[in-house]
Amino acid sequence: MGESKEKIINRLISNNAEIITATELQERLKSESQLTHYIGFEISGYVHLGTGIMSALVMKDLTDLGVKCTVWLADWHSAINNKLDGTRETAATIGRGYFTEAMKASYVAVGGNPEDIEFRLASEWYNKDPESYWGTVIKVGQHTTLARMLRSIDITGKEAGEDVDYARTMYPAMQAADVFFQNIDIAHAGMDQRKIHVVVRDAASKIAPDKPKPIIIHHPLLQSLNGKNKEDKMSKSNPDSAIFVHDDPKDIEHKIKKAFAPEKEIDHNPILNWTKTMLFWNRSKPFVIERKEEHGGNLEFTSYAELEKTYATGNLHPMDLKNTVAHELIQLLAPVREHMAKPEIAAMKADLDAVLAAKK
RNA sequence: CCGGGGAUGGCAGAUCGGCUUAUGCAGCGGACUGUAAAUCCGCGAAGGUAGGUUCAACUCCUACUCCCCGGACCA
Repeated sequence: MGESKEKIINRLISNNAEIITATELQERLKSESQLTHYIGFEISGYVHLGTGIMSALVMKDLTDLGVKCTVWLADWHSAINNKLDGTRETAATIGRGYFTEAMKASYVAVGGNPEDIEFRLASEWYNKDPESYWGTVIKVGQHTTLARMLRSIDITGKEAGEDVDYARTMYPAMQAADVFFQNIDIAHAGMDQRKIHVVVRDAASKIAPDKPKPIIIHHPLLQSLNGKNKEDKMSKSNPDSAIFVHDDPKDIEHKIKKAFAPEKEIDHNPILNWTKTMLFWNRSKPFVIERKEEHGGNLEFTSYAELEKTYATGNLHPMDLKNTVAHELIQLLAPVREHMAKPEIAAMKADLDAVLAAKK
């Protein structure tokens, strides 16, 4: 790897939606001891690009900076939010199975070595020291107001209009406690987890006053392929809004073809948004648009800004961009498809297929 | 536990003892765009469960299940 640490740090700062705070990250990376990272996931279904690729891009960069990265399989949380069949056992099984394999393969897709990532099952960790964990949950609760917790719930799985059972109100305190319990230096998630992570920062001075506050990294969320608003994000529950890491080439082509992509529009344009967020994350080779002579011939871009500018003028047609993006994604995800094709891995996905089918 | 209300397509939401169970959104197909969206045309799709009344029940009655609202009990 020829990249300098400085270059990687700068990339993390500019590509992520936010880092709280970038200065703290820079400073603490200079320390002797290895920093610990974690990103937590509910086990709720197939892994899409936002989960698989976006978090892998961040983890790859952090790993290259010497950070120890961990993926937290939040089985308790999944059960609280009634994901899959609503049981912790199923969340644990799928988490250890399909989900872990899909995440490892995604990490390979972005050029990483999956051996570098540790996968932890939440319930197993709690059982190592229940007294400490559940005590921390209560402690977080004591240092945060109810209103604050309630505000962070609607971003942890509650859908509009859905009834909220009481257990859900415990979710944010658990999520915050996860950070302290594992002694995490860098808590990472998508931008949708912002509210709870700010609670973590605020509670930190009370829970662990002698330690520096956890650093927060939020990667950008990918726009939904068919969303009516630019704020609509890729979602598992709307398969046409998302591409799953294991999708085969024809699924990818189909979904990209159906995607919303107005000409010259750069603001609400998922295809452009994905290009910027994923395909240009750490791009070293030029982005080549192949098109027929009648449409102007091939185009080459070495920066996203350049591509965006051309698109805005109308000199890059959505269809040509779509073709290229589909092609790039198919290539990017090749390692995932390859991994998922192994019989034992395919069987894990079949387990998840069955759980999801039973839910309908 | 008591009282009240409710259960209709994927979702929302009307109507009616027999006649196509509307309508909106979503979905699907087509037209139009060098993509998609928008627009237009077309299509598929429903009555919690078990009984009963009736020539006929989604519609009336009973029970059950589940949900919502209020109250009680407890503290």
